[in-house]
Amino acid sequence: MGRGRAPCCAKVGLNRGSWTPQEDMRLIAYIQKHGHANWRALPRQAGLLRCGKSCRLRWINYLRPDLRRGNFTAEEEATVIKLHALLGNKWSKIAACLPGRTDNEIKNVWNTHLKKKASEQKPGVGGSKGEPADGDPDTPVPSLSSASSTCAGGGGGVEELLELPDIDMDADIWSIIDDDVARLQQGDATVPCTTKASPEEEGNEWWLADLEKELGLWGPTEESQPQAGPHDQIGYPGQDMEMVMSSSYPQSRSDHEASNSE
DNA sequence: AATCAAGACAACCGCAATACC
DNA sequence: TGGTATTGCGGTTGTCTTGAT
Repeated sequence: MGRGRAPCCAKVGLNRGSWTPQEDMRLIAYIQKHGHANWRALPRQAGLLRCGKSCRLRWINYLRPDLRRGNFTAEEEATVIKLHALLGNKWSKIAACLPGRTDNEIKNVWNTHLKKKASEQKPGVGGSKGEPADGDPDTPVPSLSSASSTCAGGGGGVEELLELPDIDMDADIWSIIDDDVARLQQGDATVPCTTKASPEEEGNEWWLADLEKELGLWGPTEESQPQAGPHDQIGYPGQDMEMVMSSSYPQSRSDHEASNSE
């Protein structure tokens, strides 16, 4: 158990820090088309200068189309507080009970304001680090009495959320990726996401070029993009994609929150 | 108008668990 | 059966935004 941890992010030559719209675009397009059977091989096959771990995190937490963005509703907050009292810092289990919310998001929300709110409501309970207040009579969890099994058990829960919904991507993107895969299969008989990645990395050059040209983001690498920050507005080909991307790149925090408030 | 502090969010790190060979 | 590769999870940190002074 737990042996042979992959070097992953320690690799040199990989991008780190915030994701650019181009990177997001590439990741979304690739996953929508080919899935994510192998996170480790995915970035190479998608032409991303990221480690698989980073790609997975980005997809799970921000790019998944079925994510809910915006402020937590009062009901969601109450659920988080209740579940945290029951489960402690089991963010993934709590997230399994909140469709469209991620463990990272819940964790952030908890650490920023729900912890305070919970401690205000129950001075003796909230705020304890990972200490579930199980058995606390003041913490009834009526519909979640067996949260871990009710919400995530039976093969449901998060797994259902991870199913890829249909997102209308611009056909050009698919053609680019299809073409890419075809070339890969011809070249080294490597099928993306289903086999071990081939060591040939130079094949990404034209892939990157094609996609970036197609997206109007032409540049040899992301480094050549002059600080294409998260707030840059880029024309995304599909409306649904635009929705996904805009949700990932709010123009400002207040705009983001205002646009999602209910 | 400029500066500072606090809050909020996104991303990274490292460990653990599981799957595969 | 043991070792390795990969994925998942939780904690932590870095950066940006906003509000106060």
